[in-house]
Amino acid sequence: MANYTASSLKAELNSRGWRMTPQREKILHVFQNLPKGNHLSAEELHAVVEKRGESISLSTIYRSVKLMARMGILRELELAEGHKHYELNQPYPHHHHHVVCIQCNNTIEFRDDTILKHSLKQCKKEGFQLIDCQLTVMTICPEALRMGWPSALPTDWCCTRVISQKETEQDSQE
Amino acid sequence: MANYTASSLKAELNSRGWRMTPQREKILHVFQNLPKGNHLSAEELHAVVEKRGESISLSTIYRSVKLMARMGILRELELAEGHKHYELNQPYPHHHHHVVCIQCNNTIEFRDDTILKHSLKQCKKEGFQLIDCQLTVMTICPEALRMGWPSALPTDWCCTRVISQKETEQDSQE
DNA sequence: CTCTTTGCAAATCTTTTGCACAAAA
DNA sequence: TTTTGTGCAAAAGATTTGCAAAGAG
Repeated sequence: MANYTASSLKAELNSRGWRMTPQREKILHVFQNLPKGNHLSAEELHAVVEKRGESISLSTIYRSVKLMARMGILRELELAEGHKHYELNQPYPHHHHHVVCIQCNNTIEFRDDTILKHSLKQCKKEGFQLIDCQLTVMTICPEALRMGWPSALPTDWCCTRVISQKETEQDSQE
Repeated sequence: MANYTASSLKAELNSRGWRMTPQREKILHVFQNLPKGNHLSAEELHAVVEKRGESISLSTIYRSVKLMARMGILRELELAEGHKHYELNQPYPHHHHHVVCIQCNNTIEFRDDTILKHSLKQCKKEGFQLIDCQLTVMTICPEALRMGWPSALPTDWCCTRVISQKETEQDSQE
C-alpha cells in the first residue's frame, strides 16, 4: 500500500520478473490523478486514456489492472454495478470503505480505521498476508426509502443524487 | 435477516406484491440445508436442484436469487471468483465475513460482530437502511506464500487446501 | 538475444431479456 | 380474471485468450 512513482513501480515490477511499460506507467498516472472518490471500470479507464489522445488496447487495460490489483497497487471493487471498478489502494489515512444502495448504486465512502485493524488481526491469526480489505455495506438509500422501496419502485429506478453524480462525472474525469 | 419458513417467505413476498412459487420455496430449502460455510453460484444451485431429480430453469434461478438478495434473504458474495455466490443472510450470531486468498480463492469465514455495529453506525448517520454488510479481506494464503508468491507461481496455481475442498464438495452438496 | 508484453480479433462465460404459456392471488 | 412468474432460446455484456509482432532487460 505505498505511494508509487514511475521508478518505484518499475522496481517493484522488476523484482517480480515483470517489466515496466509505457502502458503500465500511463495507467498508474491516470489513477493517481483521479479526483478523490472516483473509481474506474476497465472500459472507463480505456475511455479516459483515449480522451487524452493516447491509446491502450482494452486487453492490455484488463491485463494491467488485474496485475496491479494482484500487486496490491489497485483495489478491485465490486459495488453491485455488474462490473469491476478499480481505484488506488491507498495507505492510511486514505483507506476507506463503501456504503452502497442496492437499488440505485448510489455509493458513499467512509473511513473507519478499526476495520483494517480487525482484518489484520484475523490475517495474523491464520497466517495470511493482507493485500486489501473492503467493507461493503449494502443498503437502501434515503430517497429510495422515501419513494416506497421496494414494491413501489421499478427495478431500474435511480435516485436523483446518482443521476446528478453521473452528469458531473462527464466533466470531472481527469 | 430472519429465519424463514415456507409460509413466512410467502407472507413476505405477498406483502410486496410478489408471489410464492414452488421454485422459490425449493431454492430457499436448498440454501437452508447447505452445509455451514458453503455458498453457491447460480450454476451450482442449478446443479444441486437437478441432482435432486427436480428442475428449475437457469433463468429462474438467476431471477430468484437476485430477488431474494434484494429482499435481504440471501447475501450476494463477490469472492474474487469471477461470478457471484449466494448464501443465507443469517442473523446474529451466524453472520460472518470472509478472508479470501486472491491467488487460489481459498476462503475462510470469521465472525466479528463489531463490523456490523460499525456498519449500522455509518448507515444511521447517513439515513440509509442496512440490508447486509460484508467485510472481504483479500490476502495471500500461507501455502502460496511458502511457494514463493508472486513471481514463482503460475497464475492458475492453487493450494492443496482448496483442491481438497473442491473434492469434498462433490459429496457434501446437500 | 531472450522472454515478456501488446494489440487485434475471436472466443468464452456469466447474466439478462423477449415472448408465449402456466400459475398464483 | 388479472397480473406475476417460468422456461426456452437468443442476446448482451464483461472479460479472457491465441497468436504474431513489438519492446524491455
